[in-house]
Amino acid sequence: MNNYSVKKLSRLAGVSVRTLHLYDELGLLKPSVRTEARYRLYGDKELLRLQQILFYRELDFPLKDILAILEDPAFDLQQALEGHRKALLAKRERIDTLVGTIDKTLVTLKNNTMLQVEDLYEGIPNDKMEAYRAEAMAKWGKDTILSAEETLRSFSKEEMRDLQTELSNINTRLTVMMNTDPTSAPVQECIARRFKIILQLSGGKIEMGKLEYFRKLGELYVQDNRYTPVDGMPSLELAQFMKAAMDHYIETQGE
Amino acid sequence: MNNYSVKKLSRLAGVSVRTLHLYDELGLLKPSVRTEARYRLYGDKELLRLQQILFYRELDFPLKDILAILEDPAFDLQQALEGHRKALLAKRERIDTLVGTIDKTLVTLKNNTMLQVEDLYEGIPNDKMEAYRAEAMAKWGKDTILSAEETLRSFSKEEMRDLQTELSNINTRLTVMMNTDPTSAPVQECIARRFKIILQLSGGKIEMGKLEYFRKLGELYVQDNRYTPVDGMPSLELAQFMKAAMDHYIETQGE
DNA sequence: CTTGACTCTTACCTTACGTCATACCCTACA
DNA sequence: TGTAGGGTATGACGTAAGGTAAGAGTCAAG
Repeated sequence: MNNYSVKKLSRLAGVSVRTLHLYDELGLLKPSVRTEARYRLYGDKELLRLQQILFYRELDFPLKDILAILEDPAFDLQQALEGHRKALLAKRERIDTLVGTIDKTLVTLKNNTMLQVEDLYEGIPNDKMEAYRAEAMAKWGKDTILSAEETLRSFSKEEMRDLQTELSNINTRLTVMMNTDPTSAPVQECIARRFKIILQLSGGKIEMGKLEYFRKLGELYVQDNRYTPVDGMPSLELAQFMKAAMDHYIETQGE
Repeated sequence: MNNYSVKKLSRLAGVSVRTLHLYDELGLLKPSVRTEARYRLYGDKELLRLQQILFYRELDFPLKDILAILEDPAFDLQQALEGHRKALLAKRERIDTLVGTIDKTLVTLKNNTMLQVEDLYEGIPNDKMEAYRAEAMAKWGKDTILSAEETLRSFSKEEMRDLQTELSNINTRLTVMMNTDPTSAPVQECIARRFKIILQLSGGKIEMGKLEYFRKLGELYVQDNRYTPVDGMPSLELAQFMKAAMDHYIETQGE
């Protein structure tokens, strides 16, 4: 019969000393002997029991249940395992749902980054840049665009990044609320903030009437097939939602 | 602007009052107003923010992170989501492993129930019963079997159930250790207990030499294809493991 | 003015340990 | 024999996200 100190046993089994203290306190694994100085000493039998404990712990059983399993020889292990299995499957399903939500959010986030880029003329590959620029000038007038670009250049990199990030966050929240009522208060709140940021970025110099500019932006989202890429399915849905929300915002602002 | 009391807001959002108290304390959601009597009053803005909080909570974000997301407009949400996604996938993989282990354990548990039944002549459907009985008599002698059956009848239902349950638990643990060394102390401990129980159940009256009986049992496991059913793949593996463990037990007991 | 519903703060409980703090124990080496 | 270094024991606090409860104050209706 071997004698293991707490440290030795902890190394053997790959657990911390604290864990052994705790298991002792819980009555899950008592040392076979206590020395005069109250040192814990474990024998082979305890090592075996510890292995059992660790197996069930691996399966994410709570320590209370493990105690019941090990203490009560009449414990229905099979039923416990089946119940535990069901719980694990439910957890997995929940995780799948969460990942799905995140994926959707990420896809639209990336698409929205495109939208921002469109708004801001930033980060577009050079070869595409000129095409966007020309298109924008045709849509909103040459002077409008030149003045907006001037404003953009006046921002520091940090200001730029902060504003873009906040815009991105707002878009994410809008994405999240995509299936709710576009006229609801939370959505409109986001739309308002978005409007403010975009105006700030364009230096308040959009001449065609600010709300009109915003409306055009909404139409653009829905009409332009650049916003419904093949691998970003939710985008069209989002664009329509955004337009609806922006339209309602413009209406209520006009009053 | 509406005014919501804690209770109203909690009903609206589907959270507990305690949760609102906590969020206030954490600075996650402060009431817009405190009345003279220190009652919390929330407005529509707070309702909106609560919705945001609950969205991220749904995604299993810790409250600290949620606070960071909502407070810091420069927070990199996309990166946070991607990191979170990775963590969720890791969790899912772990769950898959756990379910796999449980499945294997359950399958062999059920097979082992068959083995026990073979040992104990209990619970076998009547039509099969006679065949098993005749086979067993041919293998171990008529007198052995008759005397074993006599012993079994002398147990009360409760004793019977307890012994079977303990046997089942031992088999489960052996299953769990299937991929380890069959001569290791933990395994041999289980084998010894198993041996004792089987002897107890047969009333100690197996005449052919108790260890010899045990050895035959081991061979039977490996040879008989009843123990390797189609839907219980690990069974053959287990049978071989059991035989190896039992062989080693018999050897070391002989010394 | 009382009753009942509501609210406040404070504080302890939960899991499975990690991380000190303080003090005691043991052994090897000078 | 003294001491340095490592092992050990106990106790207590902290973690995440609230649940539960105690004791006291508040509000509106009858």
